[in-house]
Amino acid sequence: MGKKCLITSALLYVNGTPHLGHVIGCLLPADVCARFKRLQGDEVLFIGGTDEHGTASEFGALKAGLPVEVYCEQNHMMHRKLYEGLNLSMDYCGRTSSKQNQEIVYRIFSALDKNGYITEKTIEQVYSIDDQQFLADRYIVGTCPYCGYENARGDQCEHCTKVLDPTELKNARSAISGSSHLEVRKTKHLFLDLPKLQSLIEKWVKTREFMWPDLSYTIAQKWLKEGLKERCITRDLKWGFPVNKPGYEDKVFYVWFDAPIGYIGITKQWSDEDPEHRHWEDWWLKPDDVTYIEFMGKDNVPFHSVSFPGTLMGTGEPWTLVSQLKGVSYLNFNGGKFSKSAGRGVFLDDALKEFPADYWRYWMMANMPETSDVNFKFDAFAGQINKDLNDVLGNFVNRVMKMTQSNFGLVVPEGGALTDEEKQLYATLADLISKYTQYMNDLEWRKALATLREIWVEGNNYIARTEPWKVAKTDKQRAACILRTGLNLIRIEAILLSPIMPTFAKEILSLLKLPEPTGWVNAQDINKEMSYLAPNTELGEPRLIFSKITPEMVTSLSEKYHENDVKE
RNA sequence: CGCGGGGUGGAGCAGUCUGGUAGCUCGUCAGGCUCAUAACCUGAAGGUCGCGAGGUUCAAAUCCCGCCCCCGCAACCA
Repeated sequence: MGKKCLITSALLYVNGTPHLGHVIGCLLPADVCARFKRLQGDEVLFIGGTDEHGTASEFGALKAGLPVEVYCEQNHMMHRKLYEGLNLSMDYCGRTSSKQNQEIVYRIFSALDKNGYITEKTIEQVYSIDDQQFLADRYIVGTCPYCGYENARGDQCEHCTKVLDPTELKNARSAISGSSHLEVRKTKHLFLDLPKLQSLIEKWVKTREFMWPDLSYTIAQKWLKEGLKERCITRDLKWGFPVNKPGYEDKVFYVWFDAPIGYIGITKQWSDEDPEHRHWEDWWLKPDDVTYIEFMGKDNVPFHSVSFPGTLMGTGEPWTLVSQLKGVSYLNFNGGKFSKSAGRGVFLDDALKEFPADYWRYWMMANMPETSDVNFKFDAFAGQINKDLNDVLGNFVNRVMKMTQSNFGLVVPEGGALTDEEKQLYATLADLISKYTQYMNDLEWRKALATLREIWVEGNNYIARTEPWKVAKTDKQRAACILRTGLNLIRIEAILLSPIMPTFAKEILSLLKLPEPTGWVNAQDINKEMSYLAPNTELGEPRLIFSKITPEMVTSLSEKYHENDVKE
């Protein structure tokens, strides 16, 4: 086994179906990275799961008429099923509400408290007498004092986008019961003393300057520059871990505190299932042995680059801190945000019904919002699937297979010596493969996928130059060499493709009667890689593995998902 | 004057840090080929790089200044 590589995908909030935006930002790139690192020979642990505590869950459960534990359990299973559908190779899909996470949260909190990074403050919060609970700002609704919108939320008016204080609302009422029987009460809470940790965090962030993409580093810098503020880590709620400090037994930890710790808690869930062979401490408390890569949307970057590392550093224990932090921008739908309630956008459950998971995986990796927000459109999606996968890659595989079959039968052709044509191809391939590998390592996906496509084009180019369909009529030996070269290139292409489209990669390999890949392609050893398939090796029956998306399908999908509705 | 990101041929992007003939994919047009999913290969047209007849420089998409437009964020909605 190679070096240890810990990979986490941001934990999605458990209520609600994930949409393509959630997938593109964290789940998918984390999976591609995990698959790639495994093929490179690293010992990978890919952790994901659902974030479950907080008012939103309580509220969701109430609406569903279920106890919150049951509601979360059901939704967690729904997430899990969708992740499987998307072919995510998570080593463990856990939950922030697990008892393991509770243990770790207590451990970290106690250490922070002992080290003097926890402070007490009294704050004012709105209490709903009928609901018998404090209300989070966004669960107080009323009339916006600025624009008169009647369903403005306590934190912000969705209509005029003005940021509000809940006490400003007219006709304020509880979003849970609708009761307007509210009052402001004083309540004591615990805060994480981030200002005290600031210099420690700053020093550490500086060490990440060249490891993080610009977007992540700039966002972290921005927060540090503005100066960190103390952050409340407790709430007056029931759904959460009770605070393990005398005087706070009736309060729970705030989601943002226990959510990132969830990565550790979930690793312990994984570890507890096979304690003899799995040791969570090896991943989280031996930082020198582990490279840790995180994936998330840009809104999550401040937590992962500043507050979570600060939390861990404040314990004084040697927790593993993030090495590479990939934050990406958003995927929009017709220029607007995905929104379940507005029925706008493609959600993962529907997406998987419309097309194979690998189509989505390919499109999203090739169009990763790395520099700015990206728009999803069905015609662009179809265009790329048709051109890249069908015409360029699929066609290359098919024409080589068919020509081999008709000229030599279903075996790797024997005979013919390499010419300058092959040597030139090898050199180009070695160059492109090492570029591709580098981009994958650097998490530069758009460039990686563009390079991958160049490799496919190079295959077609080689076939066009060498014209095996002509040569076969006059020089069987030469044709054998060309097609054998083509077949070996198919194998390489399938392996290079496998982190991105595992299912189709497997199918392509099955055409060559090869099993799933177990290792990466070594660009330095291109001669060996290109002669992997020995002459006379049996081949499978040629068949088309990709199919096109017709213009009619595009039209109907566009209508079905309201792609052209006027954006709000 | 809140903060951040973006504005490059019809569309989507790279190039900007480290100034030096503007590059890629799609689309369009022409040609080649006919093994292959009307697929593949080659070539061409098309931009002077948001604006300022602004500054620096022998030279600016790239550095500096001013302005405009789009997107996102503003500490519980990737």
